[in-house]
Amino acid sequence: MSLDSRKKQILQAIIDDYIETAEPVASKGLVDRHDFHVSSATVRNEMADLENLGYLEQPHTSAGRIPSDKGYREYVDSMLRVDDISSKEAREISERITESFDELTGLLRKASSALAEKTGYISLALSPRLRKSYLTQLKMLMIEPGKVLVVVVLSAGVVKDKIARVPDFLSAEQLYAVSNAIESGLCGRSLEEITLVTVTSAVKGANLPDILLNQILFEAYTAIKQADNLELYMEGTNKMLSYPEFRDNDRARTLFDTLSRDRIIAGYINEVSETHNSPTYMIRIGQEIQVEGLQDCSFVTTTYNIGDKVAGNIGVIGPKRMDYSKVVSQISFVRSTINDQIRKIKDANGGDT
Amino acid sequence: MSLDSRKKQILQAIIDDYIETAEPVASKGLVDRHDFHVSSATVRNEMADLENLGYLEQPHTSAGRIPSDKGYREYVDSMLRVDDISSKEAREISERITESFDELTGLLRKASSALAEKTGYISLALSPRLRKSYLTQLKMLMIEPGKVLVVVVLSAGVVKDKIARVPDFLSAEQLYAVSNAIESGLCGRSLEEITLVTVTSAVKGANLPDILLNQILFEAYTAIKQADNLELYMEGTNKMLSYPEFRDNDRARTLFDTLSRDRIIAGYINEVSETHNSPTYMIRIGQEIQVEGLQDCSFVTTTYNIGDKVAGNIGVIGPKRMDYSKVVSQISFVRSTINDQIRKIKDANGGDT
DNA sequence: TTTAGCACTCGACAGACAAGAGTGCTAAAT
DNA sequence: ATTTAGCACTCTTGTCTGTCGAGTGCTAAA
Repeated sequence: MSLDSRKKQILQAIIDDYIETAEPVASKGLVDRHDFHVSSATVRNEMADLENLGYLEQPHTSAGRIPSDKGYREYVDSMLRVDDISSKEAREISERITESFDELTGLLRKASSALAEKTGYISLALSPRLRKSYLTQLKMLMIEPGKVLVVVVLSAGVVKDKIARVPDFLSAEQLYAVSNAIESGLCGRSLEEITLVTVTSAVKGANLPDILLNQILFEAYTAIKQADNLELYMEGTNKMLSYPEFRDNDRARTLFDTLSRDRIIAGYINEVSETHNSPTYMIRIGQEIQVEGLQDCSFVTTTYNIGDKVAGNIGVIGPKRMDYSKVVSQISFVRSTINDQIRKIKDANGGDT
Repeated sequence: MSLDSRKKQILQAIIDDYIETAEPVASKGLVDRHDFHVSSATVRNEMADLENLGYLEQPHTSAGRIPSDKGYREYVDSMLRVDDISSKEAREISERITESFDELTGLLRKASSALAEKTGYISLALSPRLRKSYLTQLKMLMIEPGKVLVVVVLSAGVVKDKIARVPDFLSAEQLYAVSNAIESGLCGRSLEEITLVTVTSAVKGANLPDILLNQILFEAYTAIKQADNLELYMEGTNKMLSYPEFRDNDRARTLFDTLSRDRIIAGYINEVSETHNSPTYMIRIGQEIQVEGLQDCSFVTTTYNIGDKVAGNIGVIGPKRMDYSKVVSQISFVRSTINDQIRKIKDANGGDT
């Protein structure tokens, strides 16, 4: 069932050309540009075969061929040559990313923007999933009567906070007592274990009126829970309008409408990255993408780690004829730069995800 | 120089029609739809006059007329009728916005998204400018050796924080001492007064080695300064593709390219809102907008307050033929909802901007 | 198995033409 | 003096036509 080597070679050449020009590729032009040692007629026969096998499509009878989803799939699976990126580009990317010292959010933002700029496509960065990471600190800081800052520190080295309301008459000492109780009761518990019940049982025996306690507990709980909120950073959408496949207004509209629903995109990436566990990169092409409205696109995604656990994703959305080889090498580089940088942020302070 | 009442009436009718249809308005259709008690020929003469005066333009000889920038300007200045929004819409908007309890960022995000959805155009929300607000608290919380959370609380009720690096051997007690010293030295100073020098002089006499001190001071300084970072929330850009003026790919591209440069947009709004001090709303039309690439658009912006001072802006970008009356009423409502909500967040705890 | 050659298909493009919308102008009516 | 009916003129839009060229598929020869 696998293609013979000449068919492979021709398919590869067609896809290479199509990626570059976005025009249907014709037999004559193909032999002109690449030197197969056969004539255009032979290539034509091969192309007819490739079409019958489902690797190519013909927009209309007398046009050249364009790759089908299956064609691209074959291309990325068995003939993708991934080079290292140039050292100049590597330097530029890593300069941009390492600008952000301490903060994960900033890091992801920078990475996303570097990726968008360097690839020329849409970049994505998804904040880490922290359900498996555990609580290491929980502090509450009285800002003014009735208003406290709840600070949540997780094993992943991530710090989140939230302003919360409490009754005015709660004193700083009372707050301190409760927050210590919660902290010691929950330290070491993973986010997914923590429920309102767990939180409540953590402070058994604190001597505060229940109503007061409940409110604080609830605030602590929401602060902890919101640490796991999925956030999506997206950049470079504007670039898509210059690709011929999205010149057409209707196409562009469905694309942008879909992209504006970022909960859906985030959810999809999340889901895909959980089922598919390749360590390096992952490619989804056209119809393979289970998101209504992205069937003219391809996804390239990869993961980044916190500690030794997979934590979140970065990715690129582009037209199906994106330059896979370039994108894969760039995204791989960004991935490893992010990982390095996260390691630096965490320092050598141990604690895995 | 001012228009006689019939000309005004005609201009208004033309703009109303054009806002609805996006098609050049012809004399015949105009008298059909509105009952002026004159014939189309008379209207034609008036339209010719209006064109000579610069209020209308003609795409080509035998087409109807479309409003010029000057026409729109006249329209919004002297014949805009702003109704209150329906109570149903008011309820929907305020429900969405008041969802976010305590946090300004969330509030602005929600407001922006409600605005985008209800207007059908692009919504903007700009984080508050806090240069005039003063520091009320500065806390440093040791998260782990070498890593502290710097929390900055401003008079405006805004809380910002930042993770900072310090040398590993700094003890919690030392940190506490320094942060107290900085806090008491800077409390009551406005952000614009605070410089690295001010910060340094705030801790004269603390007995810590200089190198150590300098690093902490620098972190405190950057944490304070970044509280004033301008952030722009933008939503609804995808909707623009469905308006006929941006069907054309080139137009759409310049628009999206411009919108992707959000520092520029933010800066412009900021600048305009400082020069122009109307209390309610502000409209900029087409060529009046000093941002390359937005000349096919109009801006409607307004301000929101923290305490009794103007703090930031919200706004809408749409095609020049946007429904000004609807947008103005909606944005005004959002403005007052935001103001109410900010008042609630600040509570009755005094302290002006 | 490859290739040259040729007939055939189809889209892209330009030109011609008709239809329709809208204007500007003029001359008559109010 | 203002309004209006009427008409010629302009310009866009859509349709239809024919031509050109690119590209294929097939056949027959190498």
